[in-house]
Order: sequence, then structure tokens, then C-alpha cells
Amino acid sequence: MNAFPLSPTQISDILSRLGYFRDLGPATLRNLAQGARQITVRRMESVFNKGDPAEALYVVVSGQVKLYLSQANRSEKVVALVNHGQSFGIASLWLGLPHAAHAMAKSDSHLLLVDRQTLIRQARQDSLLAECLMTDLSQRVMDLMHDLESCTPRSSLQRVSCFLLQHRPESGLGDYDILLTSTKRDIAAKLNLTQETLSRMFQHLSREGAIQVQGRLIRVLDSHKLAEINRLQCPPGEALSE
Amino acid sequence: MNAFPLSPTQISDILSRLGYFRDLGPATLRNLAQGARQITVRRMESVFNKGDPAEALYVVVSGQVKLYLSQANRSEKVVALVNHGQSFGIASLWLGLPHAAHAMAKSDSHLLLVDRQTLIRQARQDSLLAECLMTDLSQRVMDLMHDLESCTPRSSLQRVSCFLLQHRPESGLGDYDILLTSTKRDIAAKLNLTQETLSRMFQHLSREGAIQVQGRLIRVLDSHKLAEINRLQCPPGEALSE
DNA sequence: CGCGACTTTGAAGTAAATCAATGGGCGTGG
DNA sequence: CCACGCCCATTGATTTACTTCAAAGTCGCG
Repeated sequence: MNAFPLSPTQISDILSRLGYFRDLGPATLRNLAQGARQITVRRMESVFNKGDPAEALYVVVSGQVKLYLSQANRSEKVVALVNHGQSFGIASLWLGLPHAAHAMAKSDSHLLLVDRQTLIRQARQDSLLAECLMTDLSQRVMDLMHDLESCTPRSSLQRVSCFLLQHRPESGLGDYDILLTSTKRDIAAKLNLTQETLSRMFQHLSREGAIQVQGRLIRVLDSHKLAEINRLQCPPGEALSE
Repeated sequence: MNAFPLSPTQISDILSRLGYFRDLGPATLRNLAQGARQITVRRMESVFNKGDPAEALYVVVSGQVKLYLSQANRSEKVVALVNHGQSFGIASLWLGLPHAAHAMAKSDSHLLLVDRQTLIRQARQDSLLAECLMTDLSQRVMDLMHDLESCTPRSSLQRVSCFLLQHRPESGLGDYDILLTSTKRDIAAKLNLTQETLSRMFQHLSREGAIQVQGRLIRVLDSHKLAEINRLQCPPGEALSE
């Protein structure tokens, strides 16, 4: 986790290209950049731990960061996988509370850290920035709700089918592909399953002809059948075998 | 779910007494009141369903509202129990997305509905209101994280002890009481357990001398032992019996 | 007092975790 | 180019914690 000095101009440049910061005025961007710095984190390195004070907003410039709760069991619950252009740490930052989860780089990453005071001061001045942050927070709430939805059903088959259905493109009703954003182990942890169980469920759905698995690529062949399975909470036994 | 006409003055009065709206200027309050109306909902009546368009911010004036995901099993996952002075529906409102959960009154309730357009327009104008909403959203994110933390551990004993520890008053290290905000059935659903399992876990912790249960009142006698149990993921068997 | 909602208790079945071992993919280095 | 190690994924056998089903018990309240 090394500091990586960049000029404010470079930083404001990076900021302006980052998703929801796009609409901000140049003045705000410049001010934010003043209170920002970039760091690099190596794969598997910790960014912060649960309970650490929240001192900055983290924006992922490159790489991927995993947010997770550790369960003392040595099992962990993955809360989110944060990719390029997304941010994390905003909620605890705004409330001035310690972080509620651990953050760890899944691959070598560049992160932009926007200082707390700077961000809050700017948000008060620029209502456009406040809107950006609200949108981000709202999105996070929705994500967490979806997460709860997909990780709480009793049956593991339901959890998996629910997860697959959530990734259905909003437009079409037909088939679609999902490229897993992380290892199956982490996806399993997100669904509160073991990697073994996830593997078995994928197998089951494959046998049913609902999906097709090729490494990280999941091909959903029959989303209707998937929805059916999800509704019926069909146990992983033979119930739906033809 | 009946409309309940009140004068804008009355409404702005109610608003001003509601937690995070307290700091708002009278002008903003008046404007919000213009776009607000009050409804009454009877116990067990639905307020909105998952998938409904989000048209207003809901503020609980009296009563209690349960937000939950239904699992097709006929089991449900309680996402939140919203009490007097708290709001719900803000995330989907802001994003213009359909509601992500069902809302149902747990007791006869009065709700204040602030119209979407009104709220958004005011939030753009009054940065103080924007801050209120951000604080609310941040709080909701933190709540959801805590929820995930307490409903995802494998062992039900861990889930319960984690829940009890989360309600520890921030100040003291000593004993404390918890008055459950709803039925044990709903608390169980919040922890993703059945009421039966919750009952058994309470019993187990009682036998250990860690807690004492009197109806909805949980007396935590030995939070240290509780933390110990939580760390050790002690299975509900006889492991810790002396 | 007696009804309904909530809670507790018991017995049984099962889904998923755990343990353990093999297999595949990929990069490093001989 | 193959050999080795590492990590990820798969598969099988075993165990058990939790749900489910069923019934009795408690509480509050009209």
C-alpha cells in the first residue's frame, strides 16, 4: 500500500473520467483533487479493516477490491466486489463512523483517496456533488438489498438461481451471458455458500439445461426454467429431472 | 390505507418534529409540506409491494412498518422494522427505481408521504435537506451491513449472539437490556432463522447464564461470555456447558 | 373466562457444511 | 519444452445443525 504522488491536475483528470463524477464542474473537480491522493495496493493486500476510522472516500481507478465481513469461523461473507470507476467507504465516511467491513485488493490496484474534510466541504457547497453521492449511496442500498435477497433464501439452489436472475439484462427476456466478476470462491461467499455447494448447484442447473458453465462464463439458456426453479424452491434432489 | 387530509401547517408541524428534519428551515418545511399527505394503515395492511414504482418518501409518524423480502417458500426475510420518526423508501425514490422490498404495517400506523418531485426539487435547492437525506441513506447502508453481519454466520447461535452484541450500548461494557422492537417471529426472520430456532438459542444462552429472557425483554447478564460464544462459533450442543 | 396470537417444546428428516482427495489451468524456472 | 508448484475447481463420503411438522403451553385482552 504505497503512496503514489500525482499532480492535482492528473488527479482531477482521473476524477473527471470516473462514472458519477463526470458531471461535476471543473472548479469542484479541482478542489476535490486538492484533497486527493493515489495509492497502489498489491493483490491480497488489505486496504482497511473493519473498525478502522473512515478518513477518505476510496475510488477504484484500476483493479478490484473485495469488501467482506469475517465470520470468526474463518469463513467470510463478501459484501461487494468493487471495480473500476466505483467507490466505497462513503457511508461510514459521511457518518464519521468506523468502517463496517474489511477491504482487500483482489488484484493489484490503483485507488484514489479523497480526503474526508475536502469531500464533505465540497458536498455542502456543490449540490451537484451531493446529488452524485446520494445516487451512489442509494445504489449501494439497492445493491445490499439485492444481496440480502440472494443470500438469505434457505435453499442453496434458490440462492444461485436468484443470483443468476438478478444479472438478467433489463431489456430482454431471452438468453444471456454472465461473466463472473471474481473467483467462484468469492461468488460463493457473496451468496453465503461454500465453493463446493456452488459448484454442485451449477452442475445441477446444467443438468437441467437451464445454464451452461465454461469457467467464469455462465450462459443462461433458459431463464424461464431458472425462474421456475427459483419459485418452486426445488430441492437439489431429483425433483425436476425429466 | 386511507388518505387522511391535514392542513399543510399541521404537516409541516409534524415534519419539524421528526428526527432528521428538525434542522431544516421553515421555508423548506413549508415547501415539503405542500407535497405531503398523511395516510393511515391498519395492522397487517400492505403499504407497498416489491416492484411497485416509488412515488413518495414514507415517514412513520406513529406505529411500525416492516420491510421484508418474501422468499416464495412462504418464509420471509425482514429487512428492517421502521418506527416513529424514521423513514423508508428513499433509495428507490432517488434512483427512480421500483421498490426492492415489501412494506407492511405491523400495527395501526400513521404515515407521511412526501411526493417524489417535491422532495427532489427541495433537495436540490436546500443543501441542508440533501445532507439530511445523505445521513439517512448512510445510516441505512450501515444498518444493512449490520444486518448482513448478523444474518449470514453459519451457526444460528452466532447469529443470535451477534444480534445481541450489536445492541450493546456504545458507552458501557457492563450488562444491558434489550427490548425487542417486534415479535420474536419477526426478529427471527431478521436473523434469517425460524422462530423455533431463535427460541432454542435464547434458551441455550440462558442456561449458559449469558442472558435472561422475559417476554420481549432480553437482559444481557454477561456480554463477555456472549462475545466468547460468538468468537468460538460454539455449536448449540453441550460444548460450553460447565 | 375463553379466544387468538405468540411462543415454547418435542421428534424426525434433510440440505448443506465439512473433510479429504483429485483434477485442471497457468506461470515460473529449469 | 516439460516439470514443478500454486491456486482454483470439482467430486465423493460423512456428519450435523437447522428446518419442518405437530402439539401443547403462555400471554394478553375483549
